[in-house]
Amino acid sequence: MAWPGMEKYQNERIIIHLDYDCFYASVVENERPGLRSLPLGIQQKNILATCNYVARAQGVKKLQLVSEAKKTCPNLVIVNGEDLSRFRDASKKLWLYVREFIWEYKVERLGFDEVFLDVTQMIDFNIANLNLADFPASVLPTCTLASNLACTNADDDKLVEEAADQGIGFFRLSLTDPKRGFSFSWGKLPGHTYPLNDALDLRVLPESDHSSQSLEDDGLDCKVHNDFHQTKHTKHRLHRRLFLAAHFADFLRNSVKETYNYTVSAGISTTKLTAKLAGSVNKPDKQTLLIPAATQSFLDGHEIGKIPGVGFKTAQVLREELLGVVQGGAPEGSSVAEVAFYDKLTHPVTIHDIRRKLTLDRLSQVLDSKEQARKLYGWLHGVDTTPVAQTSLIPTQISIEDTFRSLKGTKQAEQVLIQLVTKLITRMHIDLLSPLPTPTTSTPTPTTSLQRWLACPRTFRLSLRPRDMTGPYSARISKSAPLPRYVFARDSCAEALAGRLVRDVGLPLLRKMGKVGEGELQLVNVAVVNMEESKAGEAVMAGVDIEKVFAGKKVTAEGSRNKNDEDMDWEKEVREIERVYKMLGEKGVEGDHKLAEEIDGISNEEDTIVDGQNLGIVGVMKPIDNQIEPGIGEDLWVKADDNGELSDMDGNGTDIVPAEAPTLRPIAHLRTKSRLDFSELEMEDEVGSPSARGVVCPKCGMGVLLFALEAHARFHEMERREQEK
DNA sequence: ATGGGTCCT
DNA sequence: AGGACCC
Repeated sequence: MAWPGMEKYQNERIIIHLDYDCFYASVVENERPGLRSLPLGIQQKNILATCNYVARAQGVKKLQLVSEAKKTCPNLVIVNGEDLSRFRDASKKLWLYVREFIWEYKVERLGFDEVFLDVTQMIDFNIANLNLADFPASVLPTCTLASNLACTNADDDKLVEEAADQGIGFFRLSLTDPKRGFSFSWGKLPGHTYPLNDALDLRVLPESDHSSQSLEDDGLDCKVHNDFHQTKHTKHRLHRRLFLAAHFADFLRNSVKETYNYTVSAGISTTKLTAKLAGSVNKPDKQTLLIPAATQSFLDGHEIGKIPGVGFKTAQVLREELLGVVQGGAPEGSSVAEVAFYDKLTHPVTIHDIRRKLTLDRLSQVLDSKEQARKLYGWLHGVDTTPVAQTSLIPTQISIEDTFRSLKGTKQAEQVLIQLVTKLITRMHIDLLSPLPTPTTSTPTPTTSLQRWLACPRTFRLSLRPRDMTGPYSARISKSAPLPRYVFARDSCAEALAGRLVRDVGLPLLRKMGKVGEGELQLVNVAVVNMEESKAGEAVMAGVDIEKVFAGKKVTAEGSRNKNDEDMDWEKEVREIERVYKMLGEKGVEGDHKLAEEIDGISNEEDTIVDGQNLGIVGVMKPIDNQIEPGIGEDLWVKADDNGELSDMDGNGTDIVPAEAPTLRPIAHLRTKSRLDFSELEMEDEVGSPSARGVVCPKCGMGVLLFALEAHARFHEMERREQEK
């Protein structure tokens, strides 16, 4: 073997790839089973993101223009799928379900509809534990392939052979509980194989196609598949393991189908690469086991860009390296992307072509890094050591975006930002808060129990795509800023927090992007990134009761003291902010006015308003140079004591809170009223400093920030209707 | 294209 | 901050 440990990766891992069939369509069908028998398309803007198989049978394609799809299939049922919430929820539900079966949670999510499973340990445990006593009396295997896979003549295969003769096997799902598992038939290999079962005789499988070049010193050995099968023993052992894996995949697919009503396609092989490619051979609701000896010829038939990891750019570079710069049929003046598209159609290049004609050295020259070349060279030969990563319960980013024909002007952008950020905050609650304790009859849950933040994103990011930017992928411009802490106030409404975040961070970032920010926009994306996992997050990951962590019980062995302390500080901080918010909220607008009066030197009721309950409490500040009292229309920061009494920060009315620390304090936000009267306030330029834009409602005299005008109007409308009754 | 995601540089 | 990749 060419490198230490390669044999292990090549020969010992067993990987299953699952792919939920036309996932978005299936989610909608499960919500509305009546749609199952109808042609169904999921629309995002002008295109169909996907469609069900009924629609495909009528000629509808994925990513087709809606207008075209309607032409080919006039009775197509179309459901809008621009909001991904339901798909994300379903995806997470299925992932968590599958995850529980897999030892060490070796389950990696790819997008919403795919998972990789490393089932090596589960398979090897079951191979080692096949026990004659577990099996009932005999049914002889009837399937040639299965008996080939299952039975061998190798010395230590006696147990397996005998077990196989019994016909029924039991696959254990638990290391400790021998009763947990499922039965399977030794006589039948579930699903499909590549190559086809009928054509398959493992004893006379052709040798892999060797390339003529020397591979001895490459660090790789393309003969690995053959070398591996040199001995009958190892060959049959691998086949038996894959055979078991096929049964396990079948079990998982059936379980998902029975439990949640989703059909799943699966690939079974020894690497992520081959498992995934194998899975797409037979779809939907089917599975495919790639027979190891056929790996090279299987790969050889694929176009180069079909390798996961070889994207648009790399594929084009390789195509050009092989064929020279071609312009197969692309019209004059086509973009690079268009040329690539035509090249792909007119000059398909397969793995076989690349493998035969490009050496590792050549690849190294043409690709970005030696590492990339090495990886690709491995992939061409079926070598893929990429481990299955455990996907964390906590996402590394949360982002929301929307696209437009053309979006112009700061006003429009602000509206869009508020919409997007409102959704973003809602998603933070769904994805980053601990699940509510499940109420049980035995242990009644305390009403005081609060959801905890499992992770805290430190950064807010705004990304834009200007109208006439080109490029196949991103073509985005982005700017980031620290995410203020007040967005973690759990009982404030998302809309209120969104208004603040847009005002304090979103709009300043937009302005910071200069001309792009003010020009025509095609896409606006907001995201929170830089997740910092909390103690609670780790506990949840480890399956520990998080209340114990915070009760000070010892959970982890060592080295976690600092982290724990930081978490407690973080918890305290957020709770302080929430306490003040709630206090002011409970007292309502009237109370707010009264509270305002209590503050020395500010104003009377006429002059001062407080951002009250419906709008939440503003969590930003504006320091005023050497000014003791806030000016008209300015912000003042106050603190609350344990009784809910407000005072300015140092108790003598002279305190100016430093700009760096505002969100760390228990604060309320007051703003003098006079200048607000139907006139807009000026906006500040610096990120993080407030820019208030609001009007005073003529009905109730309350200060209303622009973003909340609509909601405020609805509030009065509701009041009016109540009175009419 | 759409509305998301990942990791690397 | 952007780029490449994935669905």
